[in-house]
Amino acid sequence: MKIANVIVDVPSSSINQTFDYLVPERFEEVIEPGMRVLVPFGPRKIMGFVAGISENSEHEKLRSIIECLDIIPALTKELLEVGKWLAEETLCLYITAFQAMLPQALKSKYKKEYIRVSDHLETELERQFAGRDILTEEDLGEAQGDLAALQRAIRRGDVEINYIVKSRITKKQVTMVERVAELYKLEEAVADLTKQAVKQKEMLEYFLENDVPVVQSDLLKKLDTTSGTVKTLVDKGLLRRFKKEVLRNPYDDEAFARTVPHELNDQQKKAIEPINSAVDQNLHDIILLHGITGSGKTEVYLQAIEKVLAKGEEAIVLVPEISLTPQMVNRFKGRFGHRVAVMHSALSAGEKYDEWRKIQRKDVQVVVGARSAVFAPFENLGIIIMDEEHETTYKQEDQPRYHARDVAIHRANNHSCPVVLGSATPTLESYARAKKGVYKLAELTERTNGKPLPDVEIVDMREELHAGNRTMFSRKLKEKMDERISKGEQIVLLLNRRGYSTFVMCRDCGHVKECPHCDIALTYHKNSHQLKCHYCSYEEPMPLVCPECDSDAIRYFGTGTQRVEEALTQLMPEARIIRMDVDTTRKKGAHERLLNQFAEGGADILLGTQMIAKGLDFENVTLVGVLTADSMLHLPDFRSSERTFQLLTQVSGRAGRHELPGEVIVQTYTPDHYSVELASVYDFHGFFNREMRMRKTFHYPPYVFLALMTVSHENKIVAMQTARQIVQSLSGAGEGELIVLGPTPSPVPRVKDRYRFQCMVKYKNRSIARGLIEKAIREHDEKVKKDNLQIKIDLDPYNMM
DNA sequence: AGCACGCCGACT
DNA sequence: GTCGGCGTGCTC
Repeated sequence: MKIANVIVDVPSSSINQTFDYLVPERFEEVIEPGMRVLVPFGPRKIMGFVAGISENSEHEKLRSIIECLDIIPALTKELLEVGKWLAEETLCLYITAFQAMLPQALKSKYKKEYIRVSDHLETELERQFAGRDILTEEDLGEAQGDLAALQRAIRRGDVEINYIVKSRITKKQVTMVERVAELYKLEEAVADLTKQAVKQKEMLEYFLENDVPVVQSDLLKKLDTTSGTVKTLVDKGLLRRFKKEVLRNPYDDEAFARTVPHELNDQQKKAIEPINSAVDQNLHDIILLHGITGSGKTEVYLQAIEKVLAKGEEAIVLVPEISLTPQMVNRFKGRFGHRVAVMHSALSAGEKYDEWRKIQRKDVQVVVGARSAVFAPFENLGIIIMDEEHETTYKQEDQPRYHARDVAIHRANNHSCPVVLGSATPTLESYARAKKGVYKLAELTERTNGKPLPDVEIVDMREELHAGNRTMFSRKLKEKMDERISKGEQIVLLLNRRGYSTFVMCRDCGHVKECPHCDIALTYHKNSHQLKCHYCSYEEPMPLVCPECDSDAIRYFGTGTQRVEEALTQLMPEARIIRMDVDTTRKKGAHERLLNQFAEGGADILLGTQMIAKGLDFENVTLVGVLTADSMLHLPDFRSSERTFQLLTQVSGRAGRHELPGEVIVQTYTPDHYSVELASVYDFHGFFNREMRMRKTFHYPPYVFLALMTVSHENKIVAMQTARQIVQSLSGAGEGELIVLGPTPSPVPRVKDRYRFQCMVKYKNRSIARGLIEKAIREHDEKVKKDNLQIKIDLDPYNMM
């Protein structure tokens, strides 16, 4: 008898192990590790993943698998291993790791229904059932009072519970039309039709010429008619309608003009060499491709992938979500056409599932996608490429807290294939590894168009203030903008919003509106005229008077894009502005629409947040303005200089990519900060050396690894004391392996009415530290389970909040 | 997690 | 006495 070792869908640390189940005879031939199965668990029915198959079990009375939910295992053998590794690496549950690797649509939904088995129920219940034999949870509604009667009936055995597991998969179907009658019947019918029945005649003629099933909507469009025509002919027994399942294709492959490989320049040829040789020899090399903006990194990727495909292997291309723009997708679809699947968050759950299915069915060999595409179920990986390697969106902020780069490297090792990390501004971690020879370094220092990088001018905003300019636009920037508009050229304005928010303050008493559940100022949203909390989504209307002093001088502060837009309109009424931020791009396709509008010259100025700094390429943009270069420099984050440098470098590359020369104006209150200064002269190496000294002095990555531990509880004292105990047991452990800092209140000390304390752990040996940390939190398992205490571990954190 | 079981106070 | 509250422990 076969026994399946199953990881069940119960996210709890006490369930974080395999459970053994008998495999019924009818599944013995089918069952494979990686499959999703339905199993009994206590009184319930739940989903689980088969993690392994064995011949015997330590447990005596095993229950049987109810159902196999997959024909092809959802997780390949390799991904099953990746999942286990991921769980251990990030200290998350196995089930959490497995779920994260699959499209949302494969997650199960659980429902209950109540079945009457007795003719005699209490009158209350009898009314609930109202003659039906089955009561769903929705039927029960808000009538909570009767839950007790239901429970009694269940105990007595008059009512039984049925646990239902539902799949979220929705298959898309299309209506097809085909001929059913003999061809001569169709000809007869055409002859018999009256003169008025033009449309019927046309349709029959169509089928006489094209005797294949056709998608109804296409047919109707082609013949310019309605489904009534089809219906009539179906009723006459000439045609037939049927449903066919289709895989959604969010991208119309035909719409992409095919592109051919460009001849690489000498630098590109040199850069692709280590990649190609790793591909040829199946080496697990990690190549850091450091190339300035416009140096042709993408073409290098494309040609490397071409080589991989020629070998019959597959490729994963990771790009940050925000640069997954149509421009980027075009390049891959244009080169590889239908061999490419695209995965990003704007797709519906169904569309994502279908793209995933294309990979699983080997319909495609290339996937271009955001973070989670690193789990694409390819089995013959030949290369993994990560573009804009420094982007923080590669780190998942909730469990499992993985970094796509680490997963990429692990998977590439499994497949013995190379990883290419590309960036104009690599992370210090990666560049340091490249310098040490752990990674191979390839550099592109020239732009493919031969044009120099745009000149960057730093404007000291303190001087503007002294000169009496209180607006957020320096005189220099205003002058340059006027000039561009008169010439009909375009401008990109970046508002570096991180570190700012539009909070509400009373001008009389200084009272700031805060969230009642979190220690953070509420954010003002203009379109809904509401104050919202970004941590717990609490909402309230904007007050008319100050709740503290009744003054009506309550205003919102901060530099939101909306405010900038208003100020800009006042300053330059003639300028046409497109604003891009979370508010204007929330709707599906809005992002694309706004960018197209700008590209077609529909506006003079594109104003936006970080999202406009990436990968955009507009011919007519000759001026880039950064309104507040240093706004994140003062955040409590050791990476703030690095982030500032990266952002400034990225955005500067947006200007003058084509014939017209570009120019960049950077406004700042700290013009002599090295990250601003060195970004303005594109001195990556200078910045790297400077910042590395800083990191060494203060013991930060890449000299050490970090772990951020956050303890939270509704009682402040409990939270603090537990944090203290953890710090104590960690400091004592491991013979100086760990440096433990804290505990301190988190930057946001209270969220959702829970007090939060954090401590930082620095270490050099990952696996030793992981073990010690795990051991230290295990000591508090009891409190976590019984007292609603939370301990959150973020290994290699990117977000200190 | 989610469910049953079991031990305690409050009330028809 | 019975009902329903919640604390405790288990799920192959």
